[in-house]
Amino acid sequence: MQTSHQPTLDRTHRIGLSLPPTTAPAGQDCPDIGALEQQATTISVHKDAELYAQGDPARYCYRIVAGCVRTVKLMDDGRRQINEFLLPGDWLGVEALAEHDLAAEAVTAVTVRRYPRRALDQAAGHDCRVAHWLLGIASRQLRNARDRMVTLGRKSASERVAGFLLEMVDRVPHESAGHVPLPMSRGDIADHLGLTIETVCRCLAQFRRDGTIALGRATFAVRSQAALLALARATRH
Amino acid sequence: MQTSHQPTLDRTHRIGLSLPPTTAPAGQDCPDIGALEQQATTISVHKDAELYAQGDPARYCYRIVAGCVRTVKLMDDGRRQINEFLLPGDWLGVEALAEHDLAAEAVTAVTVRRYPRRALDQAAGHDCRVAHWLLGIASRQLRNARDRMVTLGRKSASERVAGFLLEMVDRVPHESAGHVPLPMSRGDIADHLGLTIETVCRCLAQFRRDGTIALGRATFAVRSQAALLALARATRH
DNA sequence: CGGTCGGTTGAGCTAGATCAAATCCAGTGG
DNA sequence: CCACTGGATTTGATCTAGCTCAACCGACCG
Repeated sequence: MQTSHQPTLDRTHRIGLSLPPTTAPAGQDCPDIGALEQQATTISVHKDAELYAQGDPARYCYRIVAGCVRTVKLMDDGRRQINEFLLPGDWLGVEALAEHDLAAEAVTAVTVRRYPRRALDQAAGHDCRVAHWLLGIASRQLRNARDRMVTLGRKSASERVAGFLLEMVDRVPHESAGHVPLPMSRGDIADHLGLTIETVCRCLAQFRRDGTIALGRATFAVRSQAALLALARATRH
Repeated sequence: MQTSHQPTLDRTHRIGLSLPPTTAPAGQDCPDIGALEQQATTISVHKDAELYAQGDPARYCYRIVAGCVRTVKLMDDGRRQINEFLLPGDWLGVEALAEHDLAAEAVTAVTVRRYPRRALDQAAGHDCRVAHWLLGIASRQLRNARDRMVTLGRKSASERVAGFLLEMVDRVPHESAGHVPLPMSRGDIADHLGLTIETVCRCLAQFRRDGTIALGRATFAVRSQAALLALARATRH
């Protein structure tokens, strides 16, 4: 991982949503967003730069405006687990305790809106709706984490990859012709799914040969939703 | 840190230990617990009985008083992932959305204190401290879940088992002579760690042969803390 | 005392890891 | 515009950690 760049502060105030529509299901807006916005800053981060490191004091939290962010845990010997990929509309670092227990890195060039956690805590302290909203974010993250634990603990490689593709279909706004962008590298996908790069490649290649998906370099398209759903066996109910 | 901690008998107020995060916020009770207690019921559950099922509407949440509870996700074909084991003092179901996304089952005979979630939601609605306390519980669960994802995605079988034993050492009050009870079956441990029963057995047997642990039928004792720590490689920082 | 149910141990088997070798672009410089 | 270069991706060949299948053991129980 390159430590090449510091996050570059960028004050350009983006007024309109010059963005693709946010399909991210991260939840409703913060009830008291108006007051918070005054203390927020818009920041641009280069590809592969770090928003924050494992163990950094959690002074800020972030909302992704554009681009893709990964949250990462490292073991001493370099083994890596990517907790999740965050997309426009998603919140990041809201649920942290005193320190961030994950690093956050830019998968692509990224624009985020940065909020002081102190302000958010204060808002939560006198407006229960804000506190409730925060709890909602944390609860959804927890639900996702639990689903991912089934994936990591009990699913086969092709189930993992198929499930991942379906998740991307739902989360990433499609390009024309049903093509879904896949901004992260094979290595990132592997470290997210608990596999190796080669296994991810082989699964994707297999799906392509079977006519289940079409595969571009950094995009894919679902050819047979049914086949993909069958590959990614769901948890009960 | 030695293995010869004095047995902590006050289970509901264990203070946070350095190693593994527990679900219960170490000593922090719900700020408004008094009012809630009036709406709570004490319930006994038989071994292997269900407190609630996957998909049940989340009408209640629980605090474990005695015994051990597992939270479980099932796949259609019967594969099982145990999310966590809950011990006295831990809260259960607090972070649920409308429905429980995990089943909860009694590992041993269990006594729980049951609270109506509606009452808790109301309390959270007019007392921000309660909302904040709930957020704390969810945040700690999230941190645990993330650590477990590294375990499931990237650790070897013996690392998983060694880490599990160390977690138990810190969470379960010791019996005399440093013996730690292991209330759950090998199958439960396997489904928690993403392994098979046989692999769990073999790892434990190996540790015993190496003199790292002593092994009873439903207990174990750490013989070499250092060896066990070395086996369970930690995540960085 | 026989039966059942966890747990343990042994003997292969295999999904996925590892090692190695193309191949494919994207970006660079001429 | 084109050749060149370096990293990412793909594919192939082999290896192995952990799974599966099967036998056995020992505690508990009616």
